[in-house]
Order: sequence, then structure tokens, then C-alpha cells
Amino acid sequence: MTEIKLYNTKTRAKEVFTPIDDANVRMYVCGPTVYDRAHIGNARPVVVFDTLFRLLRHVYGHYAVKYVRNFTDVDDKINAKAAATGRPIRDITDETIEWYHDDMDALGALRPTHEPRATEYIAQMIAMIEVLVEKGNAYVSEGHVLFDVNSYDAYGALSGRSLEDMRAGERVEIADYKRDPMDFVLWKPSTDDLPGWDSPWGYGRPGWHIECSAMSLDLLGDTFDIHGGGIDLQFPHHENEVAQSCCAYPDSGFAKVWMHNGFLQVEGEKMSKSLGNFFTVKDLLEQGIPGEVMRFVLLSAHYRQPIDWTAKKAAEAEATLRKWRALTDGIEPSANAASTVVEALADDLNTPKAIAAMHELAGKGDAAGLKASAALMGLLSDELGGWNDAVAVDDKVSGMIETLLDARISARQNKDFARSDALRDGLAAAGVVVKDTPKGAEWELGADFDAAKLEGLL
RNA sequence: GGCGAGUUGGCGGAGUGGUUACGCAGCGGAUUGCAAAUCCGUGUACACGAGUUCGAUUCUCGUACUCGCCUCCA
Repeated sequence: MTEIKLYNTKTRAKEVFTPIDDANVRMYVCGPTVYDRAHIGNARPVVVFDTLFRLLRHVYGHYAVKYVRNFTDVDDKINAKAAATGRPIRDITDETIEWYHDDMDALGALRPTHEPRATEYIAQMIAMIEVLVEKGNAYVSEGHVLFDVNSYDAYGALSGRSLEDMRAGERVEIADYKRDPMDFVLWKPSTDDLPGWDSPWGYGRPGWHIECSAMSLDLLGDTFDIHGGGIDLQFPHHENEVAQSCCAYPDSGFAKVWMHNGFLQVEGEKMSKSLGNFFTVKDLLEQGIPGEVMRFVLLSAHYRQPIDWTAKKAAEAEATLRKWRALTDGIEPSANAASTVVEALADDLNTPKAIAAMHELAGKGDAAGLKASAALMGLLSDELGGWNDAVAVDDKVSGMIETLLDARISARQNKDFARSDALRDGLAAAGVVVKDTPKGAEWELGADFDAAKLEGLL
């Protein structure tokens, strides 16, 4: 069996991955807050952990891996959007989830085994908060339930910071109802115009962190193998999840391996709406950048490194995929992915190295091996294809092109090279790609084909 | 202010205590009437300074710069 190594944020080391149960490998990844279209940065963890999901299924078996990714559908940003638009919250979250599915499908991401919505786990959250209150890890204050960070000795271990360090910072918000400025909210009161549920502490709604603890417990148990998300979630979100889960279930250990992907930038700058470099996946699809190209770019850097989204990378990725698709078109994939590709992925998901290995397969002309290996990375599939297909042609157009090519052959035979070059340039200008092969000229239509430009060439 | 990550050839991007990453671009060649496409060949780069070592891009320390988190954020 392939030995997988993963970098564990918790231990700050690359470790051999040993599942708790080979027949039930469990992974939880923090999903989106559903209030708006997913941007290209949101797509990174989706693609990264999708690739890990594929690798785990490859190694442990298709049905031996359980992957949970949540939807946060109770959140102040959603409330704000509802208030601004007058739309019911559920409309907004349902619609956003649909968008998310569409966009992530376009990136070739498999649907997780479970995609729980926070609002469907309120009872489990309340139950966990009650346990924390009973155990003395949480306290009620002015209608809020707060987690007492001083009740958990290991608080800060995941993110490598101590309470003293954090208090030393100047940006800690102090609230009157907190015993310690670092205490965080498990439950907060709601007014009538906000979503809320009855609870032992009155009408209210959950804090942000408790949902992941409650849903992972319900779907994966009190201990599971891998917990993933963006590096920005390491603190405070994941630190707080650990505190909640480990205090509620002290012997569980919660997630064994913590994985965090690096941030994405755009053309060297932080992506932000004010800079005008804010792209949703949908925006890029509409610009004609295929989802497969986005996926390739996202996998072209190691997941823990920062990555810069650039138009140049997208163009290079598209050229590579075009070449590989032409090579593997109609080819039956070999039974197994190449060992070089599997080994690269097994080494802490080294996708750039895996891509290099695929380049070598392509260089050797091993189309079947390339196709099988690409499948492991979610690339070169039929579902993601189509974007590279030549433009469909009608008989009239193809007849015209054939006539022009015949005229070019005649001109060349007569050594009228000015004429033959003019015909060639004219075809190129019209978007017809002509390739001279030993068997004669082949042609196909480029994306910029314009039939009108063929007129008058004869 | 606190904590952490990074700095590799023209660009992107892996990796390693002493040997080729890989891709793109470039250059040379084959092919071509000339091109395009294709094929072959070609690249000693690892921020700076000091240290450890027989030997460091690879380990240690320091400096500079970049970035992230500490507040909603993927």
C-alpha cells in the first residue's frame, strides 16, 4: 500500500499518515459561508482537498473514505445581505449553495460524502455547549455563552501561540461580558429580526466556531483523521474548534492531522474588491477560462505555498492541457496511475512534482499512463473536456477552406510562393490553423475563427 | 506590538549536505521554398553576512526584503 505522508500543522512536521481505521478514513474541511459567489481564492482549498480525497480513495478504496465539508448558513454577513435585499435568508443560502455546486463542479471537484448545513445541526451545537457549560469550560454572561480559554491548558497549541503572547498584542478586543479578552462566543442572543433558535440560554444563534465541532462529531465521531482548511482559519477558528471539542470530549483527541493551504494572490497583489482584482470562479468561466485550467493552475504550486493567480499562468496551463488532451484523445487510460505521479501526491500532496511527472509521461508518449495519472488529479476527464474542441464547421465553410488549401498547393507546385504565402496568411488571419504534415495539410478552426475573412482570398 | 511563513536560473516552480527537477520563454539544429506545427539538443540558479562541515543552495545564527495571522475573511 502506498505510504502517504502529510504535513501536520499540529506537530509542524511531515508525518506518515496512518488512518484510525483503514476502512473508514475520515476528513473534515471547512466550507464556505454561503452569502456570495465563491472567488478563485475560495476554490483553492476545494481543489486541494478534492485532490487529497481522490488520493485517499485511490489508496484506501473508493468507499473507505468519508469526506465532510460544511456550509455555514447562519452568519452575520448572510443576515446583512438579507436585510439589504429584503430576501428571506433561506432563499439566499439555497441559491448560494447552488452556485457553489455549479462552480466547484466546473473545477472538477467531486462532491464530498456529506455537506451538512449549520442550521440543520443547531440541536447538536446546543448539546455540545451544554456539555461545555456543565464541565466548567463555558459560562453564561449577559445572554451570551462564552468559552473560557483559561479552562483549557492547551489553548494556542495548534497555532503555536500562548495566551500571554496574544494578550500582549494591542488589537485584542475587550468586551465587558468576557472574563478574558480571548474568550470566544459559543452562543449569542438574537433579536426578533435575526435568525434564532430557542435554547437553555434564551432565543439566540450559535457563534461561528461551534458548528464545525458539532457537525464533525455527529458525522465523523469524536476523533477522525484529517481536518483541513485555509491557513487563515488556523487561528482563531481551528484553535477554538480544538478547544471546544477536546474539552467536551477530553479523551477523543479530535482531528489527528491538521492541514492548511496557503493563500492566493492575484497578479502579485492581495485580491480585494477595491483593487478591482477580485474574481469569482463564475467571472473567470465567463471570461472563457475553463474550470480545468483553473484547477491546473491551482495545483501547479504546492498547497502550503502561497500562489499567485496570473493570466500568464492560465495561458500556460491552457496550452499544456490542450497538448495533453490532444495526446490522450480517444486513448483508453492504463489500469493504474503512474507510480511517479502517485508517489509525488503521496508525499504531502506534491502536486507540482506530480505535474512534472506527467510532463515526463507526455514526453515519452505514454498517453495511457498520462490519462490514468491525470484522473487521479481530476484532470483530462471527459466531464471537464469540451472547451478544447475545435469549432464546429458546416460544409460550406469546410469546402471553402479545402478550396483555398488546394489553391495553395497549386501555387506551391508552380513555385508561386507569394501566392501560397498570401493564402496561408489569409487563412491564419481568419482563424484557421493549418498544419503541414508529410501526409498533406491538416486544418482546424481556432477560437477566433471568422468566416467573413475567408471571402476574397481566392 | 505579538506570532508565523517565505526569498531558487528570463518567468513559473520542485528538490537535495557532494550528482539532471520539470514547464514556459530563449538559443542552436533537423524539417520547410520560407514559415507554422513537430522532433532533437541546449540552461550550473539557489537574497545577503557569518558559522558548522572535507564539502552548503540544502543545517545553525544574524541582516534585508516580501507575505500571512492576531478583527469578518479561504
